[in-house]
Amino acid sequence: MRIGDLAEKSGLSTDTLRYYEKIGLMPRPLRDGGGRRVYDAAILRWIDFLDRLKSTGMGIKDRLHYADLRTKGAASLTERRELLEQHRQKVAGDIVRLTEMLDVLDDKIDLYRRMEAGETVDPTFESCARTEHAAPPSKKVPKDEHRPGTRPRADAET
Amino acid sequence: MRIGDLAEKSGLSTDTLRYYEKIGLMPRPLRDGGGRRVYDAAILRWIDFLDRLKSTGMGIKDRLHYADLRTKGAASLTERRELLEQHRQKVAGDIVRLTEMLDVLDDKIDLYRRMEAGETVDPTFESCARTEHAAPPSKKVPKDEHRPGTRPRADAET
DNA sequence: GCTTGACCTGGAGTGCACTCCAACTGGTAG
DNA sequence: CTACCAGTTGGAGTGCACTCCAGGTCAAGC
Repeated sequence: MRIGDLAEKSGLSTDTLRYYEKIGLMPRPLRDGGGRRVYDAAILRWIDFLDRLKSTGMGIKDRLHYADLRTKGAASLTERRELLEQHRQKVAGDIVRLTEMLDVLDDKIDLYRRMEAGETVDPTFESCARTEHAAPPSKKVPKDEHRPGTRPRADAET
Repeated sequence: MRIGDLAEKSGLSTDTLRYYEKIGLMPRPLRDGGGRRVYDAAILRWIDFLDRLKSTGMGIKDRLHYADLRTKGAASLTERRELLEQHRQKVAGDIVRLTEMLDVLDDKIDLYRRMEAGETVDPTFESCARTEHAAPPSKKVPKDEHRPGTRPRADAET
C-alpha cells in the first residue's frame, strides 16, 4: 500500500501522514525501489487508535510519548497503561462536563423558545443590550445568591 | 470592579480579558477617570457561559458569532437558539464518542494489565517492535475480519 | 520516447487562542 | 516628593497541528 491509498483508507491527507512520520507519531515505513513509502495494512489500526486519542482530547505531546513507548515494546507496558489510565480519567471528567453542559443548553434553549413565544420571563432581568452607554439599571432584584450546589438557572443575559 | 479583580474572579488573565474585548467576545466596559476599565459583576455570568462554550468545544468563531448576536438583543433570539441547538447536537455526539472511547480504553488497560501479569494474550500477534528492518511476519492468523457492528478488541500492537 | 500522475524533500505559511513585552500613565502610601 | 503598583496601548511572539508549495524523481501507459 502506498501513501495515497493509506490516505484514502485512513481519512488523513498524504501531507498529514508524512507529518506524523516526521514528528515520530508513525513508524518509518519501508520504501520501494523508487523510494516511495510502502505501508502494511496493520498501520491502519494504529492510525485509528491515534485518531481516537486525538479526538478525545489527547494532545500531540502525549500521543508522541505513547508512540515512543510503543516502539520500546513489552518493557513499556506499565508506563503505557499508566498513560492510558490518566487519559481515561480525563475522558471520564470530560463526559461529566459535557453532560452538565447539555443540561445548561437545554435550559437555555427552552428559555429562548419561551421568550420567542412572547412569554414573560422572570425574575431574571432582560438585558441583552450592551451596558456601555446605558445608565446602570437600578436592580430591583436583590442579586441572586444561589445556594451552593444549585446550578444557576438559564438567564436571558447570555 | 477593575480588570485585576475580574481576572481573579473569572480565572482568566488580564491579558486574556483585554484580548476577549479586542476581538469582540466581551462588551467594552465603562472607564473610570484614569481610563481604567470598570466592570459590572454581571459580566461574570457571561464569562462563565463563554468558558463553558469553549470548554465544550465551541471555537472562537462561533463564540464570536454568538457574542455578536447577544449585542443585537431580542431580535436575535431565534438565531441564538439555533446556534445553541447546533452546539447541543455537537455536545451530544461528543458524549457518545467519549463514552465509546472509555470502553476502548478500559479494554486496553485491562489487556495491558493481563500482559503485565505475564498472561499469554492472543490471538493478536504481539508486534510492538518497529517493522522497519524486520522481515514481514508470516501471519498465521487469517486476518480478523470482524462482523459489522462489532467493536474490534483491544490489541497489543498499539 | 514522452507525457502523466503519484510520489519525494525541505521549508514556508496558516489559523487558533492566547501570552508576553516595552513604554507609558494615574492613583495612593509613606 | 517619590516610589510603587495596577493599569493602559500596540504589537510581537508562542505552541499546536497541520497545510501548502516549489522543484524534483520515478514508473507506467500510449
